This record gives sequence, C-alpha cells and structure tokens, in this order.
Amino acid sequence: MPRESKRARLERMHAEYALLVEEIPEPKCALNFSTPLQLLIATVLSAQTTDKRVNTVTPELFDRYPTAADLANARPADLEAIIRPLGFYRSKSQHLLGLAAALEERFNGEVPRTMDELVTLPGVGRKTANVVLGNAFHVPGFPVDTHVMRVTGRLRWRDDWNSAHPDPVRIEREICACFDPSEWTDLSHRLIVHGRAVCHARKPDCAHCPLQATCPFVAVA
DNA sequence: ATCCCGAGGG
DNA sequence: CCCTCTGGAT
Repeated sequence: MPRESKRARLERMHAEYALLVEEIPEPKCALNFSTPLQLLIATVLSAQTTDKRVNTVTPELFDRYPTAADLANARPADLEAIIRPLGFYRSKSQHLLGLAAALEERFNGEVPRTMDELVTLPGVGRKTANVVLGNAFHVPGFPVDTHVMRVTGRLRWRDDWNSAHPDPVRIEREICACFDPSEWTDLSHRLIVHGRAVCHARKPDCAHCPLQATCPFVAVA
C-alpha cells in the first residue's frame, strides 16, 4: 500500500468523518434514559445486546429501583428476572448490585464524573465510562469498542492496524489527537454504527460503503 | 449457525 | 493473552 503523508492522512480522516456524518443517518434506536444513573445502568446492560432490547427492560428497572440505594438493596433474584432477556443476566446482575453499592459507599449515591472514578465501578470499563461521560455529562470522551478497532484499522486511522493485538487505549489516544474534543463522542458513535451496519467483521459491504473511494481496505476486502 | 454498541477473571 | 458469561434476533 502506497505511502501517505501524515498531513494527507489527517485530511483523509476528517473527510471520511464528514462523509459518515453526511451519509450515515442517526440511528433511530438509542438508549432511553433521563439521568446519569439510568444511562450508566443501561450502558452496563447493553453489553452483547442491542439498545432496543435494553429499552424493553429499563422502564421496569428504573421504576422499581429509582436510586442507587434502591438498586443496592435489590434482591438478586428479582433483578435477574427483570434483565434476563438481555443475556449474561447473572454477571450483569452482580455488576449492577456491586455498582450501586459502590456508588452509595464511595460517591454518595451519585455517578462520578471522571474516568478514573468511573472505571473503579464494577462492570464499568473505559468504553462504558466514555459513553457515560460523553452522553450524560458532556465531557469529551472517545469510546472504543470492537467496531471502532476494526473500522479504524481498515481505514488506517490507527498506526498499528496490522497488529494482531491492537491496544484500545492507544487507538483512543491516536484518534483523539486528530479530532476536536467536541467531535469525539459523535465520531465514536458513528464508527460503531457504521461498523455494525456496513463494515462487518466477516462480510464487509464495501459496495455500499460511503467511504469506499478513499478506504484502503476496499482493495483487499 | 452466527452475531450482538464489553468486562472481569484465570 | 486467552476464556467465560447468556438470551434473543436474524
């Protein structure tokens, strides 16, 4: 693959982001929430499921356990019954109970607003923390999941694209260095949506990809 | 069959 | 660096 200057690469990245904004419609389905605590819970539950399915269980969940204290005191069996259809219900239930207890014990029942604090909570990793920071507190963050790793790799938006073990934190740093903080949350979201809808792991639909003109992966797909 | 907008643990 | 956890949609 031909050499590309740093400058050219940066310009391509921004142009491709613009195309994603232009041609990828905002997904009609997103997590329903009205408080940071609700977003945190919904995001923890969303692992290996879809937002739509999470939205089918959260109304009952939020209604029955309005505060972190309520959730911390929930009976595990009751909690599991509510979130069962999402899968991984046992680990998710334990995460929620531990998370609620930690919020009560260490954060006065409030959701903390820093990465360092958020990732100490059970069930909360960097990806989840960045989603909460960006969408509940409007703190710039760049959530990196498997879609982001794959798509940025194919676009060569990260430098270690040919590595068998890409480092999510390194990707986060590299992408953040190339975009304005105000764009991070939206960019990540669009890469995730695009990765799921078009840039599949197994069966990439390059023919219908808005980035096919500039994406180096088209040639090898 | 295969995949899903992860995180914790060995 | 693996592995596991799980049900539902397609």
